[in-house]
Amino acid sequence: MNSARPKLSDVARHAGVSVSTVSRVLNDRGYLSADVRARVATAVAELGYRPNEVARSLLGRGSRVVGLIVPTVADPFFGELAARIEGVLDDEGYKMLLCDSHNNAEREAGYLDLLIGQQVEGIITSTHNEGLGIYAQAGLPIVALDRAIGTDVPNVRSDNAAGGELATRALIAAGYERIMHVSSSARADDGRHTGYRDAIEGAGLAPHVFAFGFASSLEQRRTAIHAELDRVRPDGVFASDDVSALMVLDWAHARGVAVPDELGVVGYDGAQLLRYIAPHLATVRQPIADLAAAAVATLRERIAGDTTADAEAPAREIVLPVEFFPGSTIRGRITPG
Amino acid sequence: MNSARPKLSDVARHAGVSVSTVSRVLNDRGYLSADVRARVATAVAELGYRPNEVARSLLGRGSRVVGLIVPTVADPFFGELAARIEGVLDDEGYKMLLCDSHNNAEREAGYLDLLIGQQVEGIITSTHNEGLGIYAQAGLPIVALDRAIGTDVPNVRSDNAAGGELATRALIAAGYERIMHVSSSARADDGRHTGYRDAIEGAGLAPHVFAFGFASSLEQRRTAIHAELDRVRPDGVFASDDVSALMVLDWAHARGVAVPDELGVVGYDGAQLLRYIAPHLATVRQPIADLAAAAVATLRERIAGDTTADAEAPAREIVLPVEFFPGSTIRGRITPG
DNA sequence: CTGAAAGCGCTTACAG
DNA sequence: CTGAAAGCGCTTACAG
Repeated sequence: MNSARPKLSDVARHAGVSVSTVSRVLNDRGYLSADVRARVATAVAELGYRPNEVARSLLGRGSRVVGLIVPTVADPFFGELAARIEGVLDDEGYKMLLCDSHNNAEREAGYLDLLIGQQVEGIITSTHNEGLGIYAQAGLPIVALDRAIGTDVPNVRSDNAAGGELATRALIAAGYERIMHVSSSARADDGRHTGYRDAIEGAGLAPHVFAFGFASSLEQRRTAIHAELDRVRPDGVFASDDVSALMVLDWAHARGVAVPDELGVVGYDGAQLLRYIAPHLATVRQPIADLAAAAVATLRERIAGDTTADAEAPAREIVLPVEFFPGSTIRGRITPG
Repeated sequence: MNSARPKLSDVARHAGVSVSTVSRVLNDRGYLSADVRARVATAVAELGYRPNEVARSLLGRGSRVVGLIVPTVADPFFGELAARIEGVLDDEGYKMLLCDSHNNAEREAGYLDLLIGQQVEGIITSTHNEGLGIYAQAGLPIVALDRAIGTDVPNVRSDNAAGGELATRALIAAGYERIMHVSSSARADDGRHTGYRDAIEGAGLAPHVFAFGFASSLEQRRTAIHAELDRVRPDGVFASDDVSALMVLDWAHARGVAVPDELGVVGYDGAQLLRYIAPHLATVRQPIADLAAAAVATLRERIAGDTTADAEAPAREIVLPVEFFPGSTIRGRITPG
């Protein structure tokens, strides 16, 4: 029940040495007599002393904190991504400040400010609010994850174009013909979108893209998707994420549309959790662990390179391969490729 | 491309005033001439200055950071919980340092150390590693979430006992008789467990609890649950979380067991995401937003009370009511209660 | 209304 | 091998 947390000077007094000596013992710097080492160790233990990392980081050793901005952690993909990134960072002695932007550009800008104020050493952002030039002026190592946010920011993502094509081709090969793309992104240059379009047009079919928009709540999203399905009545759907794909399945169930006979569905993401919760869903699996590792590695490069001229190097793009998982929401035994 | 981040003294020089004055302008303290105010504002803008919050917090104003420890953020319940807590904290001007213990006691102890070193003002922990006396000695405001971790730590949770009873009673009322409880917790005093047992014994049925253990991976968990189901062949299952409940449904599907005719299944948690992803699942819904709000409110009380004698007050327990959602994984149209 | 000085908890040369 | 002093970026009394 010691009211105030003990500080370095308390330990010094307790051990009968100077603060410099305690600091040196704690950091194992220079030559220390075994006696002093022991006395300090005892004092630290008796007082329950823990160094103030905040004060330490003021001395220029770096805060060892990294910020992560995601659109929402309560999504299987981003949840797993956040967990993985946190794991990799922890292995390397970094902490992670998690920011959930709720897909709100204003919140996101606020978080950026906050992270800078907190002296994070770098930021990994997986936001989808486009055109956030704010990142460019942050003067901080940044890595974009999942989607590109600008030409001067290194980008780590899965091969969205290949994934979109893989998913759409699988639907085509299974004989579906009125294949719709349900997407969170309205951008025509979105990789999953272009992959879909290429495959559809390559097969001489007519593309139909429905973008529900990122900012919507789950409820709004379901309502929008169901309404569009009622209107369009496709026989195949490629959704840009698994949650949306499952909403499509829910629609089919509610309308009595048989899956996969009357409707084929393919999602995207392939988070671990869904493999257990919805093992039947055909999907394009992103290599989430690899994405996390690559994002952290890229960020650390940037952090290390910050002092060198290399910081001006052109933004890198790291594109990781995806894998198609057939599931049972499309007909037949498709081996794409 | 200014290499170093500008500091207070840079702003002062640029504006032609002292650092004290800049600080006063930034914090809006004392009387400032309009002229000085303007000059400082200009300098701040031109230099792109952002205060170093870390240095600020060294001055005893509090770090305004709170730590959250969860067993895994890649679970719908904890993901949503983390997102909600982050939202509430953000509204109150707090940041959140997220720690994913991966259900590992060692990692958890490491995180506790880390959070203390980072000068967090308090910790919300939703870990399930029992007997972590380490929290008692942290000398920091702590709030336990979801499950109790000790008598001297305030605890916020849903009414697990009532929830367990509600779920089990619903299964009994629907006519199931060999009802098993699948649980992550091996503790006999676990609320969901006791609720189950009370209901089962009240109906003159035989209880059977299968605890798969918290630390297991999703894969191990599914394997364990499936094996136990193969062995026991129950006609009803109350699972202590929705993910496990969905694994039970997956087993039924794989074995050709008809749900809800031959097997009734009820889960627990009721995260938003699952309402959309698995809308058919009968479950006990926790008030996740309320849990988050209560946890933050309790923590803030503790933080505020730290300077008063009130810090010694007995640990509070806040138990929030749950709600049964019937779904279609149990027979009939049950209205429990 | 504004500035000089001390100090937050620590580390790092620099002397001894 | 150990200690005294300066300093990290900021704020806060205290003078003027």
